[in-house]
Amino acid sequence: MTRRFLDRDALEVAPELLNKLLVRGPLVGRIVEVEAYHGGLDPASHAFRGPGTRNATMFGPPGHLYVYFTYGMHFCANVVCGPGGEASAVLLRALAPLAGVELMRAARPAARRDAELCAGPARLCQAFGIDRSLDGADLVGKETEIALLDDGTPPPAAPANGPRVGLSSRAAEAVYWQWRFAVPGNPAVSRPAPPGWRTSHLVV
DNA sequence: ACCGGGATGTTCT
DNA sequence: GAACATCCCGGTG
Repeated sequence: MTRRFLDRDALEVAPELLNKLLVRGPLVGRIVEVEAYHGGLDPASHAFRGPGTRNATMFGPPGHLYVYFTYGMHFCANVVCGPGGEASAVLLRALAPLAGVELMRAARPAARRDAELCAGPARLCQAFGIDRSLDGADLVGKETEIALLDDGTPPPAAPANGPRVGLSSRAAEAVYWQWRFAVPGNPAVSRPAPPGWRTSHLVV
């Protein structure tokens, strides 16, 4: 996975990140659900009100991991996209576990099925041990602690898409922007399709 | 199955 | 003080 691939607006990158791999040591997951967050024009984005201490990574170069802490106990992870300085990013919402499943089970005893191990933005961080210390980590360099890889599996030709999850009314109309993308029918997607969720019958 | 509440700390108003 | 890109558990049907 190259920095150039990520150096585009998150809305463009997001559906193409589907079916790519997140790798950390023995842990491997296939990305099956993401959300795009714009830099300046998206009231739901952490970048909307400009750079600060929490979101500094978003304003850095593309290809790094933006990790934030929320609800007093959870971490969520984003892939910083481009163009550089605009602070767009893609939230990783769900992965299908591919390797290191035993370790993930140990990290997430609450998961009842393997498909639940990484089915949610905070759950996948638990499974992969992602915390504040990985904020800013390079995903595309050599010998990185955590990496984004392409195993040749193409993204779905017709990704499912619908509104983003968990946005308050403060985000107003952004609540309705259809910026969540998923691999259609994958059991590891974080939640069932809400009304307004579009799934093409042209499933790959 | 679906729903409601509590946990818990950082950031912003 | 309130909000928060969430999750888990225990209630009820």
